[in-house]
Amino acid sequence: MKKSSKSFFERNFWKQSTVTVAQKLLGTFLVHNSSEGRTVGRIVETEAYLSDDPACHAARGETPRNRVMFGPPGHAYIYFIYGMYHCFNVVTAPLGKGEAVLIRSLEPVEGLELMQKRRLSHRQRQNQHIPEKELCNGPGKLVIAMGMHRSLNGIYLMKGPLSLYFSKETPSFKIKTTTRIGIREGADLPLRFYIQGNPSVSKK
DNA sequence: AAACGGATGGGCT
DNA sequence: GCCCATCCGTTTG
Repeated sequence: MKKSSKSFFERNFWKQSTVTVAQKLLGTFLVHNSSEGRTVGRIVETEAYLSDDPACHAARGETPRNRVMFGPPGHAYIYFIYGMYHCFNVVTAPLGKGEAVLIRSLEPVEGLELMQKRRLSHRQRQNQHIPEKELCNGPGKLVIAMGMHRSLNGIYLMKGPLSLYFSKETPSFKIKTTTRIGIREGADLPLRFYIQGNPSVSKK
């Protein structure tokens, strides 16, 4: 049996606080290799969900749905919302705490035609063109464009079909901080982060 | 340009 | 039965 060891970087990245991870995920690349093809997006907008935060799914304890939030960090938490969409999160906290980072938008990098095809097939008017900056500028949209589905819930994101790739260079962008979008409770907390000036961000 | 409401179904009290 | 970490087409000013 082969010994699997995580890199120094990998081991330490996931030890950081959820807010720090939410900020440091900005600029990293999300890659999905599916049977349809390969799509790549650069993360440009995130939100942190904390264990003592009323908006967090894990705030009221473990249930079948939020189970993977209580597992080890670096895994995918994908859940079904509004009867039609899914949201993709990265589990962050140390084992048992129940925290995650919602990925809210990506800048399309590779496989734009496939993204276009997938997005259009989920719409009524299909003979239109979706502008590049609107392909992945929302949590539901990016899940469709990247071809993710619930079967990826719980997978580890550092190897396998859905993976994160960190840039070696120090980021040159500015991070903007705001309140989170689409929630009722905890609406005043400054836990949304995005790359300032990036056209793929969902909302200013 | 902004505001509004319908679609649509699982999760939880 | 109500709530939702959304999106889109339509209506309104």
